[in-house]
Amino acid sequence: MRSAGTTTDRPGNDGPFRNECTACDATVCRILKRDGCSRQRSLTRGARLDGQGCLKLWTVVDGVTALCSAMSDGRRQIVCLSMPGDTICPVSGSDVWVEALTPSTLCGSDLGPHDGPIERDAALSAELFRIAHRQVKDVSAHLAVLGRLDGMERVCLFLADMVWRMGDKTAEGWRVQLPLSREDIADYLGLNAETVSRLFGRVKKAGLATFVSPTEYVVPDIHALQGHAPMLPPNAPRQERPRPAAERALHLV
Amino acid sequence: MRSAGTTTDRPGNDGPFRNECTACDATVCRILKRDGCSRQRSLTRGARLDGQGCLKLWTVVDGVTALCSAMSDGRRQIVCLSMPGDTICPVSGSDVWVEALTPSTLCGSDLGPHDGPIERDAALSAELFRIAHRQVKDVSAHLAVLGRLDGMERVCLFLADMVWRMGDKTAEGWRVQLPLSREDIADYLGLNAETVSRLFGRVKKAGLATFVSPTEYVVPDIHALQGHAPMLPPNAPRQERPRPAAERALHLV
DNA sequence: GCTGCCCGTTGATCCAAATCAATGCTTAGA
DNA sequence: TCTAAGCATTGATTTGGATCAACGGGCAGC
Repeated sequence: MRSAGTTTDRPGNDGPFRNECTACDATVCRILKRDGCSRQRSLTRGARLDGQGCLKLWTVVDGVTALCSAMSDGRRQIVCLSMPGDTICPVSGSDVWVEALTPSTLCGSDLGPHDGPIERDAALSAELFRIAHRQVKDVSAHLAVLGRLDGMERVCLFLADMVWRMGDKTAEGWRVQLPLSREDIADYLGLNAETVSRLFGRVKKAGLATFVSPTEYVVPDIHALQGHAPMLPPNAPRQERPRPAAERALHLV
Repeated sequence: MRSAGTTTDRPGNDGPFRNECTACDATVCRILKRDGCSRQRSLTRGARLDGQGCLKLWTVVDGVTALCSAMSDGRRQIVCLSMPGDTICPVSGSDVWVEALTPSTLCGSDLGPHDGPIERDAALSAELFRIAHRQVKDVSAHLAVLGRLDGMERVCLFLADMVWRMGDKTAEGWRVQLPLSREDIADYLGLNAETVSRLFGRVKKAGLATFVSPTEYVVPDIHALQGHAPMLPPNAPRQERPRPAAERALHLV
């Protein structure tokens, strides 16, 4: 198992909720900063933030993090991946934590007591609802992947989704630098590391992607890759169909 | 495939949001009723409510419903099960719907436009956040089940969880009337119907439960059943550990 | 430079669950 | 009453992914 990593507050932080985060411009952070209750954290690879204490939301400023869950016998499952700009709504409990997959910086937001900002401030709680609702959507989609797709479908969907999230357009196609190890990918996709490696081999052999290195690949035809899964990658741009104005305004879709 | 079922508004309902639901006392419903925007629906087994239109929340008044998701080739995955009192926060889209697994009654809540109640009313949006956050928790736990547990573990966890949700205490143990077919259970657990049937046979042979009929079983020792899975059933009563008052007040755990 | 560790890959084998198929039970309807 | 449809069970067989094992490359630390 990988070594544990470290977590450090930014210099000058002498206690919780004292120093405000300046790098993050997430809506929830902007709202909370009016009350001075956001702070920044740096994590080395493998470091964890558990759900205990009062901090309940984390916004990724830099790096890639995972919301993880563990069984009593040590099996790990990655619930979702979060990238800069994403706000994570973790569930507290000793078997759930936020883990840095690369060196990361996060901005922690304290929701405060029940009769505090969350209940008084409609803009804040509306934003919290949007964040949680978005996460329901993402986790539900991933649940369907784990419940119903086979290995090849999972891997193709994953590689395509990473293209939409972090791909760079080049002359040969979309280029992606994978921020996860094979074991991380396996824990995300409900497979094991050897199987992921073998499936990447099949993807390569099928001409769906070329691997510049174990962690960098190029996708010549994103639609061919997507075509190997029976659903669209969650982060693929949807072709907008007309829908009610109320729905659009709520950002619920 | 099972026949489709029907959906009917209650007598006297001549349009959306006209007749108020009187049977439901969910918090979100009580809040919304101040604006007169809740209504009741009856569904026969198999009937669906899709995520289109303005209705965004459903509270189960009676029956058992499932939040379902489908692949382009017809594979189905049940994301979560909802029972009376549960409020579902579905994601709109043609590949996601709410389906009645038994004849059901639901109370639909319209969140209204962005500048409507949701943004003005802090109590409403705080309640919406609580509902969505609860659902993140439930779906995340189920995701870990699909990603990391084998068939026997999934089935034991499921049977134990049903005990906590709908079991009746009797002299011989906990008695449960299953509201789902083998196929429904399979679609919930990421298995197929034959495998579920075989695993129920193993549960029976191991003395963990006795089957009065295909849909009714008795669990003599709930802890023995739970012991076959590496995590607690999501609905098992947790032994409360002391935690910060703010956290307790927020109902986030 | 050497050594050891971590990581990724590949091979051999095993096993759990899917698939294909047949049968019986229950219930609804002609 | 007879028939047909849906559901659950059970058996035979296949297969996808896990497991166990070996090997090689890159890199940090001595």
